[in-house]
Amino acid sequence: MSFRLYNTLTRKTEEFQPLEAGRVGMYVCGPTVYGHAHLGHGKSYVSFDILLRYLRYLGYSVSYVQNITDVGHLTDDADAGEDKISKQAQREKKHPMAIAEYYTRSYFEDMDALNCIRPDISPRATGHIPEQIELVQTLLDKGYAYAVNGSVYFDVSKFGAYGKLSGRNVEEMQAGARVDVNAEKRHPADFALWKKAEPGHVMQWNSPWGRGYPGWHLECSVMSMKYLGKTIDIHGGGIENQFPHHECEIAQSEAANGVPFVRYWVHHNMVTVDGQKMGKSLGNFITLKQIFKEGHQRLSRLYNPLAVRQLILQSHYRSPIDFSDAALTAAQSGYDRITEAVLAVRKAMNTALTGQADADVVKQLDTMRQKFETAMNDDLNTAVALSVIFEMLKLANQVVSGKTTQATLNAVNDQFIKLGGEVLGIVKDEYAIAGGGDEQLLEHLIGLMIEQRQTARKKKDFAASDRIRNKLTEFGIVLEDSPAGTTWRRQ
RNA sequence: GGCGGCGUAGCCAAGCGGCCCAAGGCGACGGUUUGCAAAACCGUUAUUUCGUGGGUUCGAAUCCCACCGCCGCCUCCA
Repeated sequence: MSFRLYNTLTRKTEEFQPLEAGRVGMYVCGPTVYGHAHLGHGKSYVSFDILLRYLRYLGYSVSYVQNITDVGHLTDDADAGEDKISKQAQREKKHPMAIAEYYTRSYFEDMDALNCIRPDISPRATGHIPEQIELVQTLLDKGYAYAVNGSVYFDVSKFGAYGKLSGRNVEEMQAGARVDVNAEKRHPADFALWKKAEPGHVMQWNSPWGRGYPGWHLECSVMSMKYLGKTIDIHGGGIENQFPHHECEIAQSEAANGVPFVRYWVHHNMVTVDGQKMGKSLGNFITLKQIFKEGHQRLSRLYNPLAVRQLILQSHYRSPIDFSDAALTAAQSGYDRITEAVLAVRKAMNTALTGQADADVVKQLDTMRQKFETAMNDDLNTAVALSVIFEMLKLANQVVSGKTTQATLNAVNDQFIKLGGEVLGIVKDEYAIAGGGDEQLLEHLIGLMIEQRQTARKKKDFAASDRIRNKLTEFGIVLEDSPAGTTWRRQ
C-alpha cells in the first residue's frame, strides 16, 4: 500500500506522488519570531516533522524549507499600528533584529527539545526583500496588481481561481467582512503586496514605489519558489492560515508563474488549553519552555518534551487537541513506560545469551511493523502507529523477563529505533546521563545506600531497610528490588 | 451572517458501510511476583454500545435528514 495524504485543495486523501520521482520539496510556514514558542507551535511543527520523517523513512529525498518571519506584519488593511516584532522591540528596548534573533534561537532550542529535525533551509523574510520586490514588479507587469500612493495591491478580480483552496468566493466575503474598508483598494478582497511605510516604522526598505515593507503573504511565495521551484510538492501550515494567507499565496504565485503553486496542501488543526482556544491575544497560552522547565499555573509539574511530543502524536494532526494537565500527565506516564522498556532491552543485552534471534519474536515484530506502516500510510495515523509502539513495549518486556538471546534483543531494539525513533521521534538512540561527573558520584552514593539496605534486609531489619528506601524516595530516587538485585532510577 | 469540524468507556483517543458484541494510552480494580513495596506480566473495566430521534441498507459508530451540545475559521495568530 502506498502513502496517502489528505490534500486540502481537493478535500480528499490522495495517493502521494511527487513531481519528480524520489524527491520531495516541502515548505512549511514557520513562526513569526516575537515571542517564545507555545503549545500551538509544538503541535504544528511536530506534525510536519512526522510528515518529513515518514517521507524519509519511505526513502524520499526531501528538501525541507521552513521560513522564519522576522518582519512582523500588520493586517493587510491597517493604515496605522505597529508590527508585532517592533512592538516587542519597544517593550524590551531592543532593536527589532535583536528580537528576531533572540526568539529565533529560542524557537530552535524548543524544537530541538521536541526532537524536530531542523529544516534544510530556514530562510528569513528580511533576507529576501529584493526577491519580494521582484515578484511584486512581475505582478504589476502582468497586470495582476496596481500601485496606489506608495503601496501595491493584488487585484483579486484578475485571478479567477481566487478562493479555490478555502472554498470561498469573493462576493460572499464582502458581506460579513470584519476588516475596515481601505479606500486605496479597488475591491475589499484585494490584498497588500507592498505597504508604504508610515513615519516611524522601523522595518522598511527602498522599493520602486518608495520606502515600505512587504505584504505578509509575499515571503512564503518568494522563498518557496526560490528554494524549491515554481511548483512544490507539499506546502504545510496551520488550518487558520488556509484563508487568507495560503489563498493569497496561491494567487500571487500562480499569477506570476502561470503554473500550479502547490500539489499537496497540508493543514494541521489547532490547539486548545482546558477546552478553550489558545491565542496570543487571549493571554491563556502556555509556552513550551514553561512546560519543560519553568512551570505554569495550570500545570501541576514539569513535563518531558518528548512526553509532549507523544501527546501530540496520540491524536491525528487534522484533529484539534486539547492540552490539559491531566492529558500531559497521562502522556508522560505512557512515555516513561516506553522509555523504561527500551532501556531494559538495552540493559539486558549485556547478559543475554548468544545464538539466533527468536523466530517467533521476529515474526511478531514484522507483523507490528506492517501495522505501523499501514497506519502511517493512511494520512499519517500516528495514534495507531503509537499503539504499535505500545505493543512492542509489551513484547519487549516479555522478552526481557525470560531467557533470550542478544540477537533477539537486537531485533527488538532495532525496531524501536526505526519506528519509535526514526519515524515517531520518541525513542532516542542514547539516553544520556545528565550531569556528567556529578552523576557518577550519585551512582556511587546510591550504590552505597543500596548496599547498606541489603545488609539490613539480610538481617531482616526491615525498619532500617524501609527507612533508607523511603528517604531516597523523598529525594526522588526510586529503588526497585528484583531477583537479580536492586536498581534505582529517578522518579 | 458565511465556511468548516467535532460529540466513541471515569479521562484521552483510533476506527468512517460487514474483519467492531469498537484499537491503543491514562486511571481504577483483581491476580502473579515481593519481607512490604515499586516495576513488570496476566486479567477485568462501553447492560449489541458509539450525543438524541428518524431514515437508507441484507447489514451503520461509519451514509442521509432533523434536533441538541461543543469548537474552530472568516482580523495577526501555529
